[in-house]
Amino acid sequence: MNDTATRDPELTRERILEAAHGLFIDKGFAAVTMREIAQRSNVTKSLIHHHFGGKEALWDAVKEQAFARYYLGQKEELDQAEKPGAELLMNGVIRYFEFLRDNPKVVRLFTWAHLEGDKSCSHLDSELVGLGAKRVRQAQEAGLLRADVNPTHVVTMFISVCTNWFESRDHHRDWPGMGSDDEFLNDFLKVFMEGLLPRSDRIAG
Amino acid sequence: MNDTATRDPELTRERILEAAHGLFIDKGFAAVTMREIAQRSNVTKSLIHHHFGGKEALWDAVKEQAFARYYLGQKEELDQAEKPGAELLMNGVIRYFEFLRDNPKVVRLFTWAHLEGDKSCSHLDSELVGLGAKRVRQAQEAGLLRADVNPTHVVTMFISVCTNWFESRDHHRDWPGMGSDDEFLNDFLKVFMEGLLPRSDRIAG
DNA sequence: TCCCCAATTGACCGGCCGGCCAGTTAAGAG
DNA sequence: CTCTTAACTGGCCGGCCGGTCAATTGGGGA
Repeated sequence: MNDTATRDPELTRERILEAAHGLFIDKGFAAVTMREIAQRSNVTKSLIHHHFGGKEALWDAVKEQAFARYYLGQKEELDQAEKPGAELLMNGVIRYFEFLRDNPKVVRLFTWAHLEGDKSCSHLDSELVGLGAKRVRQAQEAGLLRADVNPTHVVTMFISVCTNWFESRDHHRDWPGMGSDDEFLNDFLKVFMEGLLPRSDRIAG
Repeated sequence: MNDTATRDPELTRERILEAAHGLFIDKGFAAVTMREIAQRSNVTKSLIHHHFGGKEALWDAVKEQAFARYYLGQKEELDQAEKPGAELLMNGVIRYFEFLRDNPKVVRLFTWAHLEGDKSCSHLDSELVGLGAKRVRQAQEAGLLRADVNPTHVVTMFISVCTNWFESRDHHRDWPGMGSDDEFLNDFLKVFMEGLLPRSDRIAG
């Protein structure tokens, strides 16, 4: 079954995970069979059981790996400490939007996980959102953003818009008058950022 | 199998549709079995095939019915002609948010349909979004909303936020600092509506 | 009244599902 | 070199899947 002459359990696990990842994200957990995963990863069905234990355990492993990668990437993004403010928030939104645009699979993974009530990633997400909200709060305290809105809500808003844009992309692509990714992001930033400015800036601007 | 002594094919179809609706929305198409649907609707499996033809056809019937109801409800909402403006838009957002809050199933249905690439509802949605965008454009032309954003994008933004809020509700409910439905909606409206005001109003406000 | 046709039933089918197990093979430690 | 251990294989199993079909039932029109 293996192409390579030598045994490489690490590589085998990797190949299984990759095949399972692709199939689960395309068709959802229930619609994928172990036989498909075995065939795509050039491995025996029994070997998948040997390495991962079962279908559910494999799905958990796939999610765990994907969530971990997502978490590390976003954490790195957030840890680039700049002085908080409107510009930082805007750049954060842009980077998040572009991250989802370049990693469409992660959106589908989260969506599947939400639909089936998975909570295994909640604590990781909590931490990221907490970090983002902290930045917003700092900007509010510095008078750079309006202070009468909940920072967590602000983060949730932009995550929602970015996520839903790519989640429903195929669906609303042909809505009448719909623009490109960049055009939509631009319009969103116009509305969102100006809606977040503090009163004084709005009067001055 | 039937509780009632008399035969009533209309009621039977209805019961099957209702049972299938609930199960498909909870677990997704692939994870539901015809036997489950038969059991929940107190009907023989064969009878489902008799009335609907097969599992896929039943799923299509479920989606069609749900989409039609959604479309009719939203159309009615939109056809209540008021003079367009910021207040109309705000009320529209509030009503849409409350509609999703009171009909959480429809959110899941759309999400499942999107994930499996269903396009059967696109044209209905197109029409609704078109109507909403038209209202926004009228408000822009009347100088009541800023004119430098795409009306379709504006509609997409608030649909995205409302949809994603209920879609991921269980997931982000325990994010640190997250408020209630109403608190989130309030904050969103603050940011969204003020971000949409035309320049003159912002200076004046 | 009876008779036709749709509604409804239960038994049945081939096929595929996830999982298991006994056996084989190779790598690496002693 | 050998022996232990884990990687890996192929075949098999019970069970459930969606779907079919012949038979039965009951309601409404002629």
